[in-house]
Amino acid sequence: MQYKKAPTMKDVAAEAGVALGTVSKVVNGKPVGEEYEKKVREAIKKLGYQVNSYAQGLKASKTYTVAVIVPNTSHPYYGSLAFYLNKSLYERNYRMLLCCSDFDPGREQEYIEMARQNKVDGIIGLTYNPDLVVPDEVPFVSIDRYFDASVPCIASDNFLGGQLAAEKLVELGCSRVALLRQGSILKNEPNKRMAGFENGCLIHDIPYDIKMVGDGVPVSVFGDFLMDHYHDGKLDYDGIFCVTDKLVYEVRFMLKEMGLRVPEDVQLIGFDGIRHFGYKDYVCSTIVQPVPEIAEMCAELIVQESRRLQPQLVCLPVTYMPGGTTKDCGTHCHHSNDLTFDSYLSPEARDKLSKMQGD
Amino acid sequence: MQYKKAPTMKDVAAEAGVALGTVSKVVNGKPVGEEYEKKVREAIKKLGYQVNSYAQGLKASKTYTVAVIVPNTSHPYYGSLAFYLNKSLYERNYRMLLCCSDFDPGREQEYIEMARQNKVDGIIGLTYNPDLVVPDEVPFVSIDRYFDASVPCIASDNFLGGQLAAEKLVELGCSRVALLRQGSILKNEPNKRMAGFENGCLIHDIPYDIKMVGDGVPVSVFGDFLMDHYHDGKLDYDGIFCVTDKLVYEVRFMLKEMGLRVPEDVQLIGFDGIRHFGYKDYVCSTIVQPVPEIAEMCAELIVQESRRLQPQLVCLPVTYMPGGTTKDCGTHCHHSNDLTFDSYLSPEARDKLSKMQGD
DNA sequence: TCGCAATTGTGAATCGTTTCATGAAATTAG
DNA sequence: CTAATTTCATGAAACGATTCACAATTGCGA
Repeated sequence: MQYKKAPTMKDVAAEAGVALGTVSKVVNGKPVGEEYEKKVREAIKKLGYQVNSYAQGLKASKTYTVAVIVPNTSHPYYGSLAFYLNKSLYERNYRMLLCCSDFDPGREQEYIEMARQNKVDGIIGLTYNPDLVVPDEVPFVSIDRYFDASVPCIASDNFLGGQLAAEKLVELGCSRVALLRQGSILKNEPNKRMAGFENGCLIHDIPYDIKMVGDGVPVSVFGDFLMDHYHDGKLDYDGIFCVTDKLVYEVRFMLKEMGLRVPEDVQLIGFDGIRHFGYKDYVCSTIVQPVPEIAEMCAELIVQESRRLQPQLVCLPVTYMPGGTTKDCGTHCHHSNDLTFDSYLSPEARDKLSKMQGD
Repeated sequence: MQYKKAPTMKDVAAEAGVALGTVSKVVNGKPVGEEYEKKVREAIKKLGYQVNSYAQGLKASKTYTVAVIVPNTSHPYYGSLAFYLNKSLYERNYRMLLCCSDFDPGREQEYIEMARQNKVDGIIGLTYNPDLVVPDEVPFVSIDRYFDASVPCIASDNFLGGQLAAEKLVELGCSRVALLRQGSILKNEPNKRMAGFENGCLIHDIPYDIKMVGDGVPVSVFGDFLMDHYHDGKLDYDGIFCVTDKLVYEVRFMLKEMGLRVPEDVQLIGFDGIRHFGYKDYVCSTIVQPVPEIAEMCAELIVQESRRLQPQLVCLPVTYMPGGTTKDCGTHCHHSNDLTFDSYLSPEARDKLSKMQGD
């Protein structure tokens, strides 16, 4: 045997010359005679005793463990989500099982089964599998995707974020804008960025185009789209909202190859709030998702003893951050809470909006 | 009770009208009479039975769980490490407890205690705490940092990576180079990048300078350093090796502010192999760390039943990747295995090298 | 000094699984 | 047809911590 066996409570009890129950009380901070406590503490230190979470978990059917399902922590949005979830759970004295699905629907489901076997106290999942079966015996909180009223969903305020992007482009002097979207076909929260953007454009009565493609489609289609709107060295758009920062990055390259300058000729706004190396400096002008707050909310919903908080959908406020792809670099950010949403709604915007919501 | 209690083996046994042991055998794929197996499987399906890993873990004192300690998954290197470790462990049927220390030495130690309580089968740690106490009752594998002969350490071949960077800069026509380093004071593996770089410069008999600062020092000191070597619109160096991609990113901005072009005036090579959004396109010309291979090696060492593999230090080969910060953009990569290390050693390099190693 | 109440340590039972000694049934050999 | 042998379901014991009914001790008043 290379690694020696860990001592148990029984060993401690024997060493200290007290009963099992007494050791248990000391370990759990319950009142115990002074002498006894001292003897037990000494025995614990001498043997290097540590409680066995597995025995605890079995007895109490409470494991202080939460499974977190995200696609791939190599991507900075998911990586940062994982980090802040870990932090929020750690602060509540919970451990975190990391489950990277790598966008594989089967693995998302497998991880849920695994989590059930592991008797986790909850599951937090950012998932894509359209047929995902969420367990009914364990609290589940979904990020960025709404299932039904029984499953709380936490997300950024994607609608307002989209609107904010439109408003900003207008404020920056754009006169014709476009939205580029590459993403899941699934009806998930980030899709609302489109509706929000559209609403913003309607409010300000500015012409806009939308180019959307599914997830598997290569980004080069956006290059084709841009070329279609490129005449005599000029692009039809002077402002583009890309629904992810990643897309901004790709589009910037395309524009460069077309001989267009960013932000002089075309201004770009992204979404996510990715930072270089996770520390500072945004990759581009962007709508920043409140990742730490999303994580806090998820952790709190899972951990709560009462099960009293059962929101259906929580949209957390986003922030516009000027980066290098708009002309306002160096100015201040703009918080979505500062938008006075209702007053902005023009009658025709309201009309269009209600049609969209009925859809 | 909001969430219903999960059925146990006993329930399945009762439902199927067989003994407990029979259910256990079926669940664990041990031979059992045909009829019995059928009855049990039906009962399992009917009740939606799932084994309780906590009861298993208690009985077998084997939990199929590994704790992974990294500083912060928001940073793409650690995020990608976490992803590939998760993948390698998943393929071996192990679960992964994520422990982000956020560079807090205390938390690194706390997480090790937590892992012991959780009776993990092993710990994989990328740690910085100089006084870290690694447990002797559980397999521990260290990434990027050597403790002693009893703790396996997995890392990139940092020495050869540094040398490769020097060689590349020479090959790219540089005549005077510098190394910039911001990093842990700790004697860890990445520090060998310096020695490797120095060796490369000595081999090719090219003048070089080294500017190194500790971890807390602001990067602006590199700006000061560069300014000190900036005369009449010209920099003393036409090639700089930054020991991390992050540093390349910062230095590139500084050079831009000084009116210098990259790669025309100064060529930069980084280290890590960070990709934008985790998918493709390197941030800069760089020495790529073999993250998937590091993860595989760690997982294999932890999981092995035999405990026969007990390497002290494993250095995995790195690859040079041209990005946008050198003049060879678009050419092929260069694998460190292709370096014929020994034949390169000039007598004076060998001399200098032996002095360094004696240090 | 006796008796009752309050306090506090004790250890058996329990959680859900695995293992293994037991014995019943089936098979084969004689 | 019996005896020897193999096969295989059975269920009690064990893993380590928690709980709780119980016992032992102490304190206090009469």
